[in-house]
Amino acid sequence: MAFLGGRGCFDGARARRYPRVTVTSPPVVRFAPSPTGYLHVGGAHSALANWMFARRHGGRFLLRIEDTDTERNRPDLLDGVLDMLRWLGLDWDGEPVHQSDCVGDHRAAADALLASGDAYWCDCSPEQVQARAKERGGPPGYDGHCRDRGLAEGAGPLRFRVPPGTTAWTDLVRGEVSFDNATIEDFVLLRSNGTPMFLLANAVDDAAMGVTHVIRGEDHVNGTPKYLLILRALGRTEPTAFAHMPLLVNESRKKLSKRRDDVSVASYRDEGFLPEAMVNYLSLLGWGPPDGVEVRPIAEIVDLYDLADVNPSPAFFDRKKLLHVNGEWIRGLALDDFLARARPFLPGDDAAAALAALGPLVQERVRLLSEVADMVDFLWMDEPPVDDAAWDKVMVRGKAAPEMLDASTAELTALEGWTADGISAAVERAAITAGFTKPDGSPQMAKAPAPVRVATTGRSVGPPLWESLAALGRDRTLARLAAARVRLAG
RNA sequence: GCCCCCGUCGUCCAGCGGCCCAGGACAUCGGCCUUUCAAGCCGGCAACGCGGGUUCGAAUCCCGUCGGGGGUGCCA
Repeated sequence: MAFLGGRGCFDGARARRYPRVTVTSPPVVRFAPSPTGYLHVGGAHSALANWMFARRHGGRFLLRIEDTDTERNRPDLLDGVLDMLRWLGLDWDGEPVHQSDCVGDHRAAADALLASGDAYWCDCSPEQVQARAKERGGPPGYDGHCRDRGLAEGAGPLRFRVPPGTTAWTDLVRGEVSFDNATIEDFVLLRSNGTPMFLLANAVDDAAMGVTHVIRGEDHVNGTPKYLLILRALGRTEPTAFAHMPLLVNESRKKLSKRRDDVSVASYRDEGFLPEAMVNYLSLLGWGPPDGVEVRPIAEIVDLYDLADVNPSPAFFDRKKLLHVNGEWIRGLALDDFLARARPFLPGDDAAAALAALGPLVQERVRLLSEVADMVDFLWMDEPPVDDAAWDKVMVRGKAAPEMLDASTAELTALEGWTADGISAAVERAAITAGFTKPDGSPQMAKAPAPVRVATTGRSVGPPLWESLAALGRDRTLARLAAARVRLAG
């Protein structure tokens, strides 16, 4: 059978949780997305596992586009997926294989199975199958009705004749998994219209592509015995290794769903998550580095990551921790790199210049690139928005706001030069004038600058004030202090 | 219903028979630092689902039980 190729190369060795994964010849793995237009974080998780495995063992990471039954083979939808893989840095080897180009192989495999007696034609409609199951009272599913009827190709589907016995494999992350074949119904290989079903196409394509290790989500465990049965019936003798990764779940421990969860990798990118952080965090779901150092380059993780160490239980996709990891990565960026990456999240050159003026001070205060704009908007906007809560708290209910604004205006007007240090000293003097003093007469700087900050930036939090005002300039600083004073009086 | 998988702090991991009255990280709480906010540092709270075994000794092995999830399409 020409379409069956590839070589097996899984060897168990060294007791660990399960045999540590060793590879004796270059492995071939694949990620098989459907062209849905977006990459799901769960998909990214298993794509990453495949990619890391290939890179770690010097193998090949292939892509196969499962586009057989999808509405249309729309290139734009595929691009959405490929773009995200590129963004994450998961580069694949060779050109992606389109499953739709392989239907000939699928048919050939079906023919072979029919010829060997491992498949047979059926003429039961789904309704009939269902009706009989209901009547039987037992489990739903096909009952083998047409097994021995010797039907010729007709209006019905081609079914696989599941043999008696058990089907088992040693899963790289789960250990021994076995199924009693009696619990597996005679599943459909070819639809009534002659098109191949996922299971057949999947198994045949993997064999044709020489896939040695199938690494995918746990939701595929149940399909594995069928996959194995098909390949065995087709005479493939090379063993395929399997690794079923833990599912990514939401707060209610349910598989992440497009409907109710944020699952699109693109949406995380658009929020300002760094691809390095994304991939770093994803690697931490189901696995942990032996030395406990969680935030680190993916290259290091590739060297440390072993499928035998993957925890098989479902993992909660924790946005809070992702944010933390992202913050670490942002702070670790070189300044120029940080500015460049933040640029797309800023509205224009003025904003970019504003960010550049306070670069490092902003960099260590954001966890998302999308947060930078709000931190420097007071620098490039003529009239930055005033946070009502901040105004109310500091200006209205806070103490001595008018006095502080007046004193600051006087000190800053008289200030020689316009530097952060000078501004700092000026505001300290203003604090004393305005009555913000500690028992020992020193200025109470924890509170005093608040009115100045709200007046000039519109917010109660932000980058350090002295540097902010230095960047703002004397004229604009004084103008805003005056405007705030007017608003306060009014 | 049937099949399969899973079960250590709220969460993600460590733990592979004694080093564990369980360790790290995130979150959370408190403190320090401090011009706000972050960052950083210090400290606190917090878990082996339950029941039986095996063993001198079990979070670690076995059985059961309970709980959770996944799969049960002529979708992929």
